[in-house]
Amino acid sequence: MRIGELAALVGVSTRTVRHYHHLGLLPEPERLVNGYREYRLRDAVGLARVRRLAELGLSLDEIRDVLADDQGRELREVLRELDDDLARQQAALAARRERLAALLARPDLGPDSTVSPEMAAVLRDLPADGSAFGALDRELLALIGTGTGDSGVADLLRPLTSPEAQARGRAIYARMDELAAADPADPRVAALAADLAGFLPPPMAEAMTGADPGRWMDTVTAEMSAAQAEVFRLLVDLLRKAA
Amino acid sequence: MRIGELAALVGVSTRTVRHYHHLGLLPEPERLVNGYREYRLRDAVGLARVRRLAELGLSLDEIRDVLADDQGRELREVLRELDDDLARQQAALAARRERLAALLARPDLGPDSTVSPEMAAVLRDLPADGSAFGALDRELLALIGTGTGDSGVADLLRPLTSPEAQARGRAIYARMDELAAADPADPRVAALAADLAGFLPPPMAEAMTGADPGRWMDTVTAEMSAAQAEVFRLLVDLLRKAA
DNA sequence: CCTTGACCTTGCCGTAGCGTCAACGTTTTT
DNA sequence: AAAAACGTTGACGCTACGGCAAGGTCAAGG
Repeated sequence: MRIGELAALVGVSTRTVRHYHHLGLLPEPERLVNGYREYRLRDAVGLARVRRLAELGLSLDEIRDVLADDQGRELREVLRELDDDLARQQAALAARRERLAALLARPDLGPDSTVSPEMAAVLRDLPADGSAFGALDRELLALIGTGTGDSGVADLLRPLTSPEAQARGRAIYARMDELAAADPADPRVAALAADLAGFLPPPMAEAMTGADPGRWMDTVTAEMSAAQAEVFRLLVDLLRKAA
Repeated sequence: MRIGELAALVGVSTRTVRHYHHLGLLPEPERLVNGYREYRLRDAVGLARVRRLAELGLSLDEIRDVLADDQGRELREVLRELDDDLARQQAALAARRERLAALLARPDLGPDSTVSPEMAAVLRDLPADGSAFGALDRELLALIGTGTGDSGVADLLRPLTSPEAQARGRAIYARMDELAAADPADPRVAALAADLAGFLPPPMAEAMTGADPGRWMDTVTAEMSAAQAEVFRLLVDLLRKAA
């Protein structure tokens, strides 16, 4: 047999056969005078063996090991490991399909769909209409959520979704917007920081003072005006003193 | 933010961030005077978005398309296709695990385990003990099986697993072995061919004469002695005339 | 002042399992 | 005799990055 016949017999491509030679899965047969490989039946048997194992999902490296081992001990081990691996893959697949189904079940599939459904529900009830600062805040919260797994952050935010809290929040966003072009020394800055400190739910205050302070503050305040950033700094000071 | 902070914030490697830049999934931010990339919050949001989609299982190319599309229509399509794909993968995984379980359930896990359980059961009941020709025959049958899906071949062979057929088969193998060093013109050759023609189940005879004649005959007889090959040639002639 | 260490930059190789040329020689068919 | 269909080796391409090389930049410490 020449390589094409062998390949057709077992149902693979000639490239595959040569690949297996290259990896040492199949011994190189004799060559004819013209350099062609000349296969015997045992090569076909060997090739079919390799294919069986490959179709079970063993990697070609594993197959080489198994064939070298030459008797069933190692094969049994490898197959069991493989089965474990497949079980893990099944679980992962199922989880992914669940998340997908949750996504597809939602009528809104905009860019915001990139946060979890739970987070999206909470964000929807935050008052962000028309406020530049509100938009920034939402970005920020969504971001923190994706970094930490969402549900923790969503829990922190839920108290802010009540109608009364929404009204107060709207007012605070408006006052933040007013400070966009203000001086950091403006008296409204300190006033707003104080009101904000009274408005935030205690668990949220803890979260803000709990984490390492400097790093995220800098990142966040870099997006705001000087006065708005000052509000944040004062706010954290206040919360820290209260604790 | 510099690239390390961004990466840590979203939970990926800096290499990943640069990779996304390279693929156009994430816009390149401004550079500082020293050439460092300087990220803003929106970059983190964008990166988190990409990660969400990637973790759902979209390829990076698909993610780029979805982001370019910029509103949910395409996303919904893509997600549905993805779900179909995942469903197929689940089915494939389940099938593989089934085959694996069948393999692991067998106490014998030698090289022969590379044929299907059905085929193995039939082969086990073929009389191959000690006969060189019997060994060749088994190789051959197993090989044909893997090429065609096993069950068809197994059905053809099943009539040969009865105790009486086993006895007759053993005798035929023995006579084949005797011909290993004989002359192709030996009178035992024609006699064996005739007996063999009477022994084979009709469906099997059909299968042997049905397929294209020249190719597999050459391959097979190349493994035998001249006299044994002659038996095969005569056998096929007889079967063809009988049909 | 110099070093050390932690960052950053670009660029290229490696991964698994082949598919797909390329560039060329051989065999078989028309 | 030409064309089609084989064979040979060699090399690049695909995914989604990891890892390394060979440097530039920056803050802190001896």
